[in-house]
Amino acid sequence: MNNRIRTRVLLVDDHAVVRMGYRTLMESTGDIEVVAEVASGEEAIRIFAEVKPQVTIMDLSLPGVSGLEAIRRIIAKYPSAKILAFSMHEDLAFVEQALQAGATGYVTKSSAPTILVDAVKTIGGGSIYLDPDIAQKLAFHKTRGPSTPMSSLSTREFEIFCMLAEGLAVVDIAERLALSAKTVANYTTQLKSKLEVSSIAELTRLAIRHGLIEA
Amino acid sequence: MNNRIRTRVLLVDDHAVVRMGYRTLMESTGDIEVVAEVASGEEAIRIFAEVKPQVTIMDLSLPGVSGLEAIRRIIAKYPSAKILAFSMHEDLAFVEQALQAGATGYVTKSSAPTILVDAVKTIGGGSIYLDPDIAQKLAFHKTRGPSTPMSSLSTREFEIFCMLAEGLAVVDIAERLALSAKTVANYTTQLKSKLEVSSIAELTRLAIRHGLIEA
DNA sequence: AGCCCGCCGGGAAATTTTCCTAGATCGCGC
DNA sequence: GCGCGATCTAGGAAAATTTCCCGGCGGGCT
Repeated sequence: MNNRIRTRVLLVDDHAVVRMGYRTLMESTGDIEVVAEVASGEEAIRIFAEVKPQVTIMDLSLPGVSGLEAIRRIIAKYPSAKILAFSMHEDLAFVEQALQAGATGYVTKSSAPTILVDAVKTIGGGSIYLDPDIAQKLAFHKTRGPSTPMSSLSTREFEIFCMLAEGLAVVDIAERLALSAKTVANYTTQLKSKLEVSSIAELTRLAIRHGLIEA
Repeated sequence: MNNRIRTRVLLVDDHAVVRMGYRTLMESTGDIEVVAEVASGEEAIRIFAEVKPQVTIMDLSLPGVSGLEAIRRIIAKYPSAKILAFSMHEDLAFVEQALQAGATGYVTKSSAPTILVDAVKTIGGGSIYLDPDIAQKLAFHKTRGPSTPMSSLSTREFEIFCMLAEGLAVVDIAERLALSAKTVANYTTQLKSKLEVSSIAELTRLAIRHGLIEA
């Protein structure tokens, strides 16, 4: 062990095995200390306020309050919080949404362990870190990519898009987001138009093709 | 360390962090030894032949050759292989598919660490292990429900099911099949009921999961 | 300030879904 | 042959949803 000050990290992921893997990885470096780990967005928001970690590692697919929403809430209260978005998908739509929400980094679960450690250190230092593969895709996309119809979606649109594709009814979505069912219904129509699909089934397949949800 | 013979395990998962978590977990028990870990179905098949592990922990969602396919191939060559299917989803269709493919156990990534260890030990001992939650669901379905919800569909139902999942509107389907729109609408309601879904999005995902249509 | 854009939702018409009912047909066993 | 059940078909009517159109509100940008 050493007596240097280590980076204090909060770990948010609903899978115990993943948390364990991350913890082992982080602590094997000696420079990083996992000071807390939680399994949901709600807990993340609460515990963040308690432990004030230097870096928060946030899984994006969480039950209940989504990871994206948790990032937004934390950033709203602590704008200087450093949050590393950590996701299964390499889909750019997610990357864009995460950065938009205030994440200061993005890595995938497929990334090499060294990448994950680097990311935490870089972010702890105040910089932004993107998985190299992702960064390249993003750069390519920004310059020449035929922007997928999905990157034009606003925060709300994207959120509702995912829920619709998962099979939630309009009223359920409205309740979860504390909106009027009318509003969600209107968004639904707007989404079909923006995404150029004419049915919910097509919308669902689009979401699956882009890795936003699983089949 | 001890000199007892430990259960030799092969780990298959495409996420390095998950593998690390699993390895840490397994080795902390002292009874289990991870002799190899690989990231794809192809490697799993090759390495299995080399190391002949007592137990293989197989993630079901792998790039390339799916976990299910890998299980089938391994079992085809080594019918007595013990394979623990390890997946994110609790969907029964997956459980059934995995067991059908020859898996001798099924746990989810959300399971408690103790469950995961138990599963490996039980399987190593020659028994079958199912995550308790899953086992209960499965038992319920076996006794009450049709084994696979889709096998109970009639010809017409199945036909309309596929078209709906592809994104066709009720009126389009009616026209293609030279039926009244009313009839197709009624079938749609009936399908949702038979397949136990409440939205077209879920119905679509069901069709994709079962390989009826492409995403 | 003025403007644009995203967000939120009401009104009302159009459309779809749902539930109930019922005739036609077909295969199957007695 | 004859009844029986399952399937296919579809209408009526009520219920629910979708769609289009509209307006207000707030935040950012010029």
